[in-house]
Amino acid sequence: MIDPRLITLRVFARCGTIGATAELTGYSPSAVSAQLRELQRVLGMQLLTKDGRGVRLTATGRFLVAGADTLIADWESLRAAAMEAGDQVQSHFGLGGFSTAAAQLLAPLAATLRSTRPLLEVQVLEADPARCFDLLVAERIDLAVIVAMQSDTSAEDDPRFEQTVLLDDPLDVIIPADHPLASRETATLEELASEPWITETAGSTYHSLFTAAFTAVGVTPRIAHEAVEWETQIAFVGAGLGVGLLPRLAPLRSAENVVRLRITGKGKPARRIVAAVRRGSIASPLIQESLGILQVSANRILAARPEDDL
Amino acid sequence: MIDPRLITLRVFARCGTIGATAELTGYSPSAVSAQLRELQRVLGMQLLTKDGRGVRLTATGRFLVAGADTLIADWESLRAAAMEAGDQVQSHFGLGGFSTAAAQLLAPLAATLRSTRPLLEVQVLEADPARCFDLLVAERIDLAVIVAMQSDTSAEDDPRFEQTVLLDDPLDVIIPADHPLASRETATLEELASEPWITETAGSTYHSLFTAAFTAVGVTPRIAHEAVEWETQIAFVGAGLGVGLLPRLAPLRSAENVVRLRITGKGKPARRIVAAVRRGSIASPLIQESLGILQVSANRILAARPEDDL
DNA sequence: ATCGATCATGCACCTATTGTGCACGGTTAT
DNA sequence: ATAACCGTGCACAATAGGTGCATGATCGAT
Repeated sequence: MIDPRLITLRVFARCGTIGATAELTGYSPSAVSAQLRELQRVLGMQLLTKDGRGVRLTATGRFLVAGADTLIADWESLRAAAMEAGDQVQSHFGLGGFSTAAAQLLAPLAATLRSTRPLLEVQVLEADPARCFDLLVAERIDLAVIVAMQSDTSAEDDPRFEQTVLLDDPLDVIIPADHPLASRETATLEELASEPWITETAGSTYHSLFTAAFTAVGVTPRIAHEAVEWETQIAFVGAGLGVGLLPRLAPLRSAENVVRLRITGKGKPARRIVAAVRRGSIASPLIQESLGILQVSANRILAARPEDDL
Repeated sequence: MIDPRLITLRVFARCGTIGATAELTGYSPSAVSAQLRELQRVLGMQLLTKDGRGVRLTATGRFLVAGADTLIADWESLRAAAMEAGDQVQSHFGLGGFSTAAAQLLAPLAATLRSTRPLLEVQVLEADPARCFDLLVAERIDLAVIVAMQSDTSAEDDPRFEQTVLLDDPLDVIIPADHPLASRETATLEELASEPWITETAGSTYHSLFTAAFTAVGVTPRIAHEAVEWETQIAFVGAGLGVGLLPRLAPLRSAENVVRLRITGKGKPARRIVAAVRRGSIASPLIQESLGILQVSANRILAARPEDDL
């Protein structure tokens, strides 16, 4: 309902370049360029300035984008309230999430929605958390399941989003099957402090989780290897190169010569899995129903855990 | 920036029929119909229901329209603030007003704007007050100069508009040149109570002003004739058919065998001339400048009056 | 009861907005 | 210097969105 060109401007404000905006919105770069030019024409404002080989928002542009946050939230809110008031159905619903969330939470959600609302066209997009926020802003998706950095509260009160916690997913340690501790069921981080660690590549979402876990207990682990995919990480561990952290929700095929131990002790690292929606849209019946379904899935996962591990 | 189809829906909410909406917005009836159908499809809501040979808003529709008021006001406000912050220029500016206002207030305004902002395309539309509000809602005009019913406060705090008083235009009495009081300069309503009166046709904006003036002093005049145009009314008076009320701003050609007397005494009827804009837009520099110019014109008019008459 | 008036809507057609793909010019990093 | 990158302009294509007229449905008046 808000002019799509304003949405485009908003996306541009997030990623800074026309090309990235195009990629994110699904337009071509020329289209984005033309849209922004047209937007400036109809508003009679100069929103962009040349800046080196790129373009940059003017003060007016930044002002407009800042104000657009509340405007869009108001619209979402109105739309949600109207949907609720009128018991209406919407036709398209976009979901986003990272791999394990997509598998364990979004898939059942999509399946349930597909059966309860047959004429709703559900679309799931796998994307990492940061990109999920971008996709929400770009209105490509309506709900995202992401992992929140427990340490990083910057995104928590972003005026553009509303977030609800689904569950805390504890991190397990995975060690080679021939490791001395392999017969145990639990271990503490201190016990493992001297092991060579295999982490996600620095800068990734999970790397900061890793460091946060160890700073919490006051030890500094030795990082031996870095992997990008969990599969790779697991393979490294299986090959005896070291140990690693793996979220409980991440599947571990038994054939992989690796065992998984729960972590006990005072430093119990976990990743917080939250659902995020555009601010204002949370009252929408479809969102509400989806959050309910997600919560059910989350509770089922929690119920299946050992008691000492919640 | 708000989807034009939502604007159209809003206009429809005001006038109730597709045809009237079309006339007001400048679209064809089919276009309005198609727009509203498309709007319902995109939102996944049913907004209209068949009602006899026409259509009517559903509860959802009314809800949406009600919420749209604040949404649109927010946008206007944001736009205005951005314009102000960035010292930007807009390209089009629509003005509306009724005949005497158009002549005495809007014409100088348009002329001034045309010289101070050469590349601003100013458009003036003559329309009666009620229609001016419709045109504001339909976004055909951005500023209207209208007469407010002093009695009728319903429109004053409409969430869709913001109004500022420009001046009070006193009503004079016009009498035939051969009338006993014709040599006087002033008269009271009581003195004229027994005269045959010539008014605007019942239901018009000015008719209610007429009745309000006399109920204020507690007499009930005899209405002898009704006219639609002031010219007609003046002609009637000139022909000796009775007396009438004429706003000070309405011109009176001397050749017309009619004299104009100021009204004194406790019941001094006047029409209040106000400028109205869409809520939120009042901070816009262009609106601000326009209001300033209008106020100057209004003050000049006030300054030219006898002192006892302000 | 009939007829005409009024209203909304569907259809054929047309326009113009808005998208894509590609080439180009300017700017920065190697 | 050269290569990589970024944004923009242009020719062209798709499509959203417009008009005008015919149609069907409903209501009021004769």
